[in-house]
Amino acid sequence: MARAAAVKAVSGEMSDASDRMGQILSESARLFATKGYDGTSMRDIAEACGISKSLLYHHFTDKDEIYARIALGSTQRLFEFVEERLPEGGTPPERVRAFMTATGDYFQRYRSNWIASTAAFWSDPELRRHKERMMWRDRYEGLIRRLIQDAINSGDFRPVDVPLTGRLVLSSLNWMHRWYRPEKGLTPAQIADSYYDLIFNGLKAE
Amino acid sequence: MARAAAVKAVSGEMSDASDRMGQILSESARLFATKGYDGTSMRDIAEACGISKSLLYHHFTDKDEIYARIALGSTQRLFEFVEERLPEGGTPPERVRAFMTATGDYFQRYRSNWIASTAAFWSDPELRRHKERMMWRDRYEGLIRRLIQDAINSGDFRPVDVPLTGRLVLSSLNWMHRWYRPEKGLTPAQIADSYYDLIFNGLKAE
DNA sequence: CCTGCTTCCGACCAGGCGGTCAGTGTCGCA
DNA sequence: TGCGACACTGACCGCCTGGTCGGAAGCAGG
Repeated sequence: MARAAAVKAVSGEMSDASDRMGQILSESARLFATKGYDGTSMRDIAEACGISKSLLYHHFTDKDEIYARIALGSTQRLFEFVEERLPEGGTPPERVRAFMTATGDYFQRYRSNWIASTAAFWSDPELRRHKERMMWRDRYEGLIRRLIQDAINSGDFRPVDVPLTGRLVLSSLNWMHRWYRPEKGLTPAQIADSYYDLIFNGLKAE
Repeated sequence: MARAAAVKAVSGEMSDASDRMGQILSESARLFATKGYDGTSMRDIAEACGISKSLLYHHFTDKDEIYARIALGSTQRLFEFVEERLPEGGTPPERVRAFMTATGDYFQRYRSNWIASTAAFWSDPELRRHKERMMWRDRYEGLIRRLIQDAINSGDFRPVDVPLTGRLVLSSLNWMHRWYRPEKGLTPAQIADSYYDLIFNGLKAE
């Protein structure tokens, strides 16, 4: 069976698409990343690959398997990618830093796969139109930037990059819904408070 | 027309659902948050409300308008909610901290709306099964925790909460795809590096 | 009683969906 | 030359989707 032959082609995106499975995974990742999982039909994928829809089912059992292959491959590769970039001899902080920059690197190289596997959803209405809504988003983001700028002006914060710091703050808060479970542990406000402590005081000892 | 009468019922979730529109918005937010936008059909919404599908179209022009109302309402309310919780007389850092905890509070109170409007997509396959994939996720998250723990043990980091700090790091990286545009600015690795600087050194002056 | 408005329903529609199947062409190998 | 394995196709299926439509209840004012 063809599927066994292409175990190595977990990826997409990096593959040169010489083989069908690699091409299918690559195009699928691109489509999932731009249009979401539900927004991408098997017809879309087939068309993007220049093949018939039936052929997709020759290589994969169903749509979900294509997605699973992308998501799994992306996650696994992320781990390996990051791990092999940790400096053996470095100090612990250097290694934390390397973890972060390697993840950034990975994100850049395998952007479609990354987005497909961390957000293969956000679905059309999230990105389409809604100017009015963006106005509020912008005001919200503008607010945190202004607060940070104030804290810099007052001498309480060191002169950090304001937009980036704002994004760090919003990222920590926005991502909470992905792991937070209301049943147990701290309340969201307590978590936010802890984040503030971490960001304000930093990790550095003494 | 009924729509005009219920302009105030932007919300859902908070509304006691005495009126139809509030009920529809509330149930929709709950469904969008759990099953995603595409995964929620108009029939689902109607059934959850105990009404006919046609009635939905009496109150809203289409599915997208329901979503837009939820998302807009949620975003707008977030801004107002946070803004009115900023202490007038506080120091700038206190106000930054208040911004964050207020956002956490908001998240908790309007969880469905929040999730629906920031992630109304992640779609079924993201949460369903994929044990194997989770294994890699866990190893990846385990890795950053171990690195942080090492840095604490070595005395480079102060003794912070390891899981929470790991989540802060991953949040900053995972959320990047929502605002990063490859055309301009820093590379993702540079951004990650800047994040490291912020988190390691903190915001506190001198 | 009638009239008119609003709320509400059941039946219906075209279209797109994921998935199937019978079959065709093309290889490598005996 | 024949044959099996494989890559591949187009027509097709049942289902579910978002959305429409004609009309039925309930209630107002006259």
